[in-house]
Amino acid sequence: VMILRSRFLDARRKRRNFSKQASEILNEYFYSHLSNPYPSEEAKEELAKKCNITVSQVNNWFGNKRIRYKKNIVKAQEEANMYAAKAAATSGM
Amino acid sequence: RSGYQQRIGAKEGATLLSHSSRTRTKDKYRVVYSDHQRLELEKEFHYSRYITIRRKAELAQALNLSERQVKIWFQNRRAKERKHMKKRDEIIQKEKLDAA
DNA sequence: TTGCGTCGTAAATCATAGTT
DNA sequence: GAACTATGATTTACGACGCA
Repeated sequence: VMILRSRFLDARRKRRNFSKQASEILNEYFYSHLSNPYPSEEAKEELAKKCNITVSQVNNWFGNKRIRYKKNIVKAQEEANMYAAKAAATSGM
Repeated sequence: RSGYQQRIGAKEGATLLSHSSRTRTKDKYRVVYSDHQRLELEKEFHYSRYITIRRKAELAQALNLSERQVKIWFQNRRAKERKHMKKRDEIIQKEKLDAA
């Protein structure tokens, strides 16, 4: 019944990437607040307005950005550690 | 109620990286519910947005979920509804472009 | 004190757009 | 155009705090 209703209405997931300009604004905010990349409700509303997207989309963007930024750092660090250990072992021989 | 005190003042990187100690006693960070579980929960929600103690126990039993999971599912479902409402009238207010 | 409510979020996952 | 990657949205599960 409503079984395919989710699959069909979930087509809200039709998305378009944000404009290059909007991404620029969001990234500028994110990287200039790296120590605490959690915009206040007011800041979110302002960003939404400037980017011409909804506040929910701003929330989604920051949520995704924070976790992906963190994942990249962790991944790069693990890779660095792996090669550092490998180099240490090699020079030790 | 904006921003968590615990994060304020954290050093760069530390903010994002420190929260790794999140408890999560579950084996998996989160499980994906089956279509059947979702459908039944959705049916119950359609009947009433707030589940009773009794129905919660019955549903949890029937769907093989804990009562906590059912409770949280309803909380999340209501949050989703509020989010959609907010988004809807945010878009309506955006039709203020009549000025332009 | 218990217990469920909301709010804001992390992390995983999903679905599709963009790239190679 | 199939495979792969990037990205926006949705789904579980909490921590923090509120209120009865």
